[in-house]
Amino acid sequence: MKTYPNPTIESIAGYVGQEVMLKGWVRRKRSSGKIHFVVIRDGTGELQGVVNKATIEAEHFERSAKLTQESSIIITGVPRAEPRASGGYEVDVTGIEIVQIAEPFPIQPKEHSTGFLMEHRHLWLRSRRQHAILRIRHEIIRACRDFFDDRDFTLIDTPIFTPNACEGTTNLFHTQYFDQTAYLAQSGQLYSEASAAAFGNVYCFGPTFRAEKSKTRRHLMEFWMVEPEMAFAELADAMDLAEGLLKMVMERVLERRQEELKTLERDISRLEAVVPPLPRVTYGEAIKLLQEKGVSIQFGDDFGGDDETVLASSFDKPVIVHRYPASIKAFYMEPDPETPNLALCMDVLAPEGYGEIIGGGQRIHDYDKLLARIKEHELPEEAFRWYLDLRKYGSVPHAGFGMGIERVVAWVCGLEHVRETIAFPRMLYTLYP
RNA sequence: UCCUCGGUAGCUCAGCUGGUAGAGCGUUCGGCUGUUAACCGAAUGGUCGCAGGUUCGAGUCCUGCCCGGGGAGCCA
Repeated sequence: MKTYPNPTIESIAGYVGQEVMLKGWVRRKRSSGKIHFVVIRDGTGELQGVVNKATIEAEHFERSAKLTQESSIIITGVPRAEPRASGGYEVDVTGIEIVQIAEPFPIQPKEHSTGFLMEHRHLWLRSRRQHAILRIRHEIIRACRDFFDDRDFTLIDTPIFTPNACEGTTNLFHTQYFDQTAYLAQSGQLYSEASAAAFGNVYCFGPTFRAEKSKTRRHLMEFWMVEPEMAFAELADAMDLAEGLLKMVMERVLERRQEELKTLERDISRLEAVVPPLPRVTYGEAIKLLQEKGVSIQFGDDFGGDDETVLASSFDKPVIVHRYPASIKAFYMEPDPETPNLALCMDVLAPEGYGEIIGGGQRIHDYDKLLARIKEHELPEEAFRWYLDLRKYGSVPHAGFGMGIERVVAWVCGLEHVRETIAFPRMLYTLYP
């Protein structure tokens, strides 16, 4: 039996004039009687195949007449440059093997409601747009891993089942863990702090879970975070690291995912503007800026979604806001030695209304100070015994942050909602598919 | 949890002051040798979200519930 090269559609340009084999699915089919146009996709791209009755065996021509949307096929054919084709290439089909004739596909090339598409998420993934988004997501994740790996950060994965909550349990998913209750992790940070004392610079990358009843374009119940933590580091180091990470992510996507950005009709210039240095403003300056713009907000208030949007739209790149009042931040934030009611923390707000994509800062490394905070917040001291231990044995200033992957993907892709940034989003009350 | 909009054919929707169900797309069949969400002709298609009420009569009006979209709050 004759064998053929089996290139991906993405790489078809290198096979012009050579008979090749392509394995994939029928995107759609058009017919003009004695000539069929079959668009095939293989996961890397799509290509129009021309099935001509005059030049192909009758049996194969009849097979192509039977093809339905999403039928799986293996074809042989000869690629050639074709200015009339959308990708610039076409393949003259010489043979068709049908793997399966698909039943009528629920998703048509037309408008569908969000509810219908979410119900068919497992099939929706095949669409050009979802394909582009998820490939960009992959590129972003790869950039994050490369960024930390290149800098010799050690990957230390943190647990999903945790024995107790950082603060309260109302926003956490809980489950039975034999004879005790376990909570699904809402962050790997506390464990990363332990890892940092063992390995220096570390990061974790995994899913996190929050049972908040948030039904907004920025929230998912299950989302992924990359969380670096550095020993012997302070707030400024965390800000520098965040800036470097965003730079790398943006460079990689612009370099390797041009096609996908084009599919999404993303305004590239908004992404190209993301070049360090990023603007850095204190919380106090941010409040003043909002007040000047007519927002009624006072020192001590946390930012609402609209406030973040107003603030971020004052800059053409992400803005780093640092030194929030300690009262509106987590218990473990190191106080600013110059103004102790401020915390040495920072948030990075993405432009164009995408909101907080990074949150982090310097952690309290003094035992007594941390214990006092745990008591102030009325947290169960016993549960934090191991965390307090870290402040007893060679405690050092340390800092880090968490970056929410879905919000970054939504921003880079210019999406209206984070539900499209992950293959199978877990949304409020919706667990299918 | 609150506010708001919606649920009618596989999908997207129309359906007037209450009178018994419509279109486009899809699918199937036929036609067409360059189609781009092809086009032309024919056929196919319904527990009007669920339950109760008003009425001679309810997709339409009323009540309750369920589900979904958008927003708010919540959100280290």
